[in-house]
Amino acid sequence: MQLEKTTKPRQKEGKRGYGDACGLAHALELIGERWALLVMRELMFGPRRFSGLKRDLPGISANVLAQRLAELEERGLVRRAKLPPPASVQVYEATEWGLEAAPVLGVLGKWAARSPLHDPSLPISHVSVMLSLQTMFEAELAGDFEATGRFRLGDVTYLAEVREGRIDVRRGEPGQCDFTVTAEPAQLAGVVYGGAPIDAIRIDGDLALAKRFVTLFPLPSKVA
Amino acid sequence: MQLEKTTKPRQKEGKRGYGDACGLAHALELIGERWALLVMRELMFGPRRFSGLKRDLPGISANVLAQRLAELEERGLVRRAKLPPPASVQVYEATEWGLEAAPVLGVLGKWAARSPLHDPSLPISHVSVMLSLQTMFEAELAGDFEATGRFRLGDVTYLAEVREGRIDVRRGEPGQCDFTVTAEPAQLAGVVYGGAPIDAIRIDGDLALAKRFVTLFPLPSKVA
DNA sequence: CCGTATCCAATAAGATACTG
DNA sequence: CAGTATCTTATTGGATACGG
Repeated sequence: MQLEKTTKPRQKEGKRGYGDACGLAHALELIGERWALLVMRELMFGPRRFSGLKRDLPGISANVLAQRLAELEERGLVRRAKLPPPASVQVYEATEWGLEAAPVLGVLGKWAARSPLHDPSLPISHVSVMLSLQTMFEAELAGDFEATGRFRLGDVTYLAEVREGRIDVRRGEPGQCDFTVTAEPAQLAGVVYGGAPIDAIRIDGDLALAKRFVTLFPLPSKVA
Repeated sequence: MQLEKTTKPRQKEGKRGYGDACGLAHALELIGERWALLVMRELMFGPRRFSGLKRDLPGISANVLAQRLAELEERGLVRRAKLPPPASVQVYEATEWGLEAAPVLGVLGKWAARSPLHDPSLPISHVSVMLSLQTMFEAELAGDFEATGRFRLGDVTYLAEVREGRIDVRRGEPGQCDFTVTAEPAQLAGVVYGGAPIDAIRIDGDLALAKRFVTLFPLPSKVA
């Protein structure tokens, strides 16, 4: 008799969902694919171009990035936009709801920080570092400390403002700031999280404030 | 000339990591594979057997479940244990660190609850429903309301205790309780989240407390 | 019954080349 | 630069079959 295995009926043709009403399962259908959350991470501080995303996501291939962006767009997490002239380039930006995924990134990252398998020597993007400042900031360590720092990481500038026990991190130039850090993302991470001496990064402005600033982001103890 | 494509050097042979020092990327390497977080979900209220996991994860195949459990075990999130005699069966349980992933599940689920694509008609496990109560509980709606409910979902019994603006959900029999709900997980979800009438589920004990109880878990508004 | 191991077909991911 | 096309490899799911 002939083999008919190729004609087997499949209950869910074409889709590979979890078939589970749990919100968690649905979340994984939205952003559970490989690279999806890292793409969202790169969009958290504002619109990005395709090539920038590709550069900062080490090892992603163009077709996978294009597919992820298309999926995230059709799910309502990402939107294509055109930057106003004279730039007029196409960019990808997170929608409102997409930006609401920020706590997800924070909780995941914070949880993983306790992992004994974590390798901090790998490359890291400027978005990752600045987002980690937002995530790992500890209000109790800050007390009533106040400072505004400017961070020149490669060709992107961020602004981090500590005030009233909160931190606000965003892209752009501050109107004024107490100090300016100029470094590669990995160097900054080394100083804040790796115990590297602060002169591993260039600091202009109020060095004392900067020294205090970098102590506000404690790493949790490793689990093993 | 001969094709030598199969001998291409691959920079990360055998592993498919993200090559990214970001904590988020590492989190995804730990629990980013398909099914991994859903397996963790099923372990959040205590040890489970292989067959129970397979039953409550709709559509997972035995080999994938076995592989996920093995990976989670070697990463320190899951541990094999043997239930004490007379049961003496092997179970899987979350480690301390694995249990610390609970907030991750909560944040993800809560975020996804705003999705317009969510289909609540799919099957749902008892763990999912009880975990969602923990997640979606709104302290402000509770005020100083106090109640202890027993939930018989299939062959598993849970206990949910609302007190001092907090909720505690766990497996087991309560010493005493105000009401007992007997239902399938989907029916309970329908009453709590779907606006189904409360008589869709069986309630013994204090009906008034139970009616109030099921109002403490508001769904966020859909995003589109 | 409790898993494990193995095979196979379908998909997703990765590498690379190429086009407007 | 911004993707698409194509091809290769890896992972997944489904169906058994197997050992305790």
